[in-house]
Amino acid sequence: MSTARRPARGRPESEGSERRAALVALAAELFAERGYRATTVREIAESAGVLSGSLYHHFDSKESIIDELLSSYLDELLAQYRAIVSEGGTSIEVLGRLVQAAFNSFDRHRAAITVFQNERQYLLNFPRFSYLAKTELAFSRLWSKVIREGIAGGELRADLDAKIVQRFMRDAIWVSVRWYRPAGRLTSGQLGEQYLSMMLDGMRA
Amino acid sequence: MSTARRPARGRPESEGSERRAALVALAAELFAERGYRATTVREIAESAGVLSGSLYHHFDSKESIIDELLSSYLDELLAQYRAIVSEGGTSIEVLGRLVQAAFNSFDRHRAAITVFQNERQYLLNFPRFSYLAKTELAFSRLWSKVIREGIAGGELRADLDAKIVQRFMRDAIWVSVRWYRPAGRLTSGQLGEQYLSMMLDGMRA
DNA sequence: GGGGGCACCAAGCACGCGCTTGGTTCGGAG
DNA sequence: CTCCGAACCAAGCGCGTGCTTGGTGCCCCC
Repeated sequence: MSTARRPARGRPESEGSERRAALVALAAELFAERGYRATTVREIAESAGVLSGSLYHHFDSKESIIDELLSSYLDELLAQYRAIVSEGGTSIEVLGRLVQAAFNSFDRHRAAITVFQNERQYLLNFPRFSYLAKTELAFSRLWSKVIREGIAGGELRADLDAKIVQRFMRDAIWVSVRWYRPAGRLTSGQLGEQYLSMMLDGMRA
Repeated sequence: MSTARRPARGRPESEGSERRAALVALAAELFAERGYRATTVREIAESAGVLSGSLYHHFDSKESIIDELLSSYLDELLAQYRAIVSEGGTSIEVLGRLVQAAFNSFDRHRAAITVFQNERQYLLNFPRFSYLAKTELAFSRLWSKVIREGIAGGELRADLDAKIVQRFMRDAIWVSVRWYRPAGRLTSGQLGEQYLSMMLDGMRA
């Protein structure tokens, strides 16, 4: 009894299967909403209409799910950043494009960004996730280089500390994913413009 | 055997006892480091040199510990904010004092702030912690009022959205607690100055 | 110098967790 | 028609968790 089945049984494809990607996306929403630790594999399975044991047909472990979520997102973003820098332009132009790229990623990757923000520190305890620190370092170096060039070239205020500026921008941008809603009053692009304007020109009249 | 005892057994005092406050502080460090969910009551007890059951002489539950940590901090900060607003001055002056008050709290309350940032969303699932949302609303209204007055009075740019500005400032300030270290290159006051300068006057030369 | 009560110990219970195991269903290739 | 393998089920194991219970050592006050 109760032999209700999923609509379609997919063809092979293995490894990078569609079903696998769909499961990662479902898990991402739950991780973002309740936190990684607070989300059980039973909940992930339930949201996919399956029993918990069935998840282990697709993934070794719960860790593998968040690993795939974070690493694929970070790889994509790093590639975008590198492309932007290699396009060239003034430091302020490059900085502007970096900011916009970050905000644009809000629409497609809101869950992944949220999970990264919230679970970063916890995951760094495990050797498996040490690559997170490496990727962060790459991000940080890329932004810092642009900022230092902007200061050296006279485009940015000379009395600013490049390291503080980089952290200031990084934090201000990424944390806004906590309250940004795609269906809200502002698109991610408009939000990026407002932020860029405040950061470059300040709030004073 | 093994009847090693703590140095001193305190006098009564109940409720707001010193021992209780010390335990909250120890737990706060662990919560900040590893996360609330990932910290076990056995770990809290161990860092205090007692067994886990002994904690229940001081607290009803693990929830009570984080509750006391957060509510006492938030109450104190809200009182400070209200005092600052009632002192008066131009909008920019008030805003500056608010920013500095926030950064000053980094030294004494780093753990509490970190825990609040990280566990806020999870805790809001429980009715017991609904007061967190109320306190946040009070903070948000207080800051927004100052910002709106600054815009209306011509001190701040007229083309800015007060709500976005308020979130921008809130996020940029609070998230910096993640990397701020009291023993670092900058005091919390110096950090506050840098941030205030960037937010008011921007980064452009 | 006896008693009250604070702070703690020692042991363990019930439960929910991540994960495992052996078996079942069913589309598609030969 | 057969058989393979992807996708899933049903059941449950072992472990770590928050918390409980009954009892003990020791300081302080009278």
